[in-house]
Amino acid sequence: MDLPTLPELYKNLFKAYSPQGWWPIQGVYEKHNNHIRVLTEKERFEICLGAILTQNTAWKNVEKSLAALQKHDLLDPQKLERRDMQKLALLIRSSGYHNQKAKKIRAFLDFLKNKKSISQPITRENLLSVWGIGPETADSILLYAYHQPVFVVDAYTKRILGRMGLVEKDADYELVRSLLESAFASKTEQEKVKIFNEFHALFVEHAKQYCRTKPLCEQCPLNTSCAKRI
DNA sequence: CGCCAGGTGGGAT
DNA sequence: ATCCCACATGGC
Repeated sequence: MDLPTLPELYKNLFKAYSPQGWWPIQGVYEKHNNHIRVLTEKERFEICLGAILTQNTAWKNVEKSLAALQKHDLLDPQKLERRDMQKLALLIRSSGYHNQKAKKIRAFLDFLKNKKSISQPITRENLLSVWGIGPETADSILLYAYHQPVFVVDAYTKRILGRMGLVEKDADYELVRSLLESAFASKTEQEKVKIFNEFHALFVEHAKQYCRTKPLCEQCPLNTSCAKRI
């Protein structure tokens, strides 16, 4: 059993699964002249909301909430701001933790408004200062909405790398992130954005198909390069 | 039915 | 620093 390097793992996953094309909102990541197009403000905002709503929640449930917000023409910070928290919570009910998440969205709206008035750029640091936005949500927003080269580490990433034997099972977020980012340090910023986007999506797909809570190691495409530390 | 889902903040130790 | 828990709906 030989453990792969992270670029090799990326290649192996890429071969095992077809390109995923995230963020999973219709049309966002379709190619334009072989590179991703600039997103509209509305698309960016929708991705930010999705990043908050999907915290510890299946994406399927988030889609319903986003559809409800779209239907009420609320995929816009100024319009959403005028809803009180109770009404907002009701609209996003399907995402679970809806009262908490309504509060988080409210905090994010305050952040956007405040940022505009002092025209601060979006950085990891100032995102992390928002109540309800932790490392994964911040990095999802930076990578998927703002195309900044940060790796989004999630429970699946840690599960897969932990089981394979590439990191300790209880490795913390920042360690795993720096490991993954260092592995592609020689790439250009734009290449990193593409790789980090796709790699994260492949981790999710692999975790759903084989590296589940109860893993299906027998049929797993990475079977021969895994320590199987379940 | 039970388990799990692309986490985070708060409080106790 | 590090554990433990509340937060909640929907799909399988």
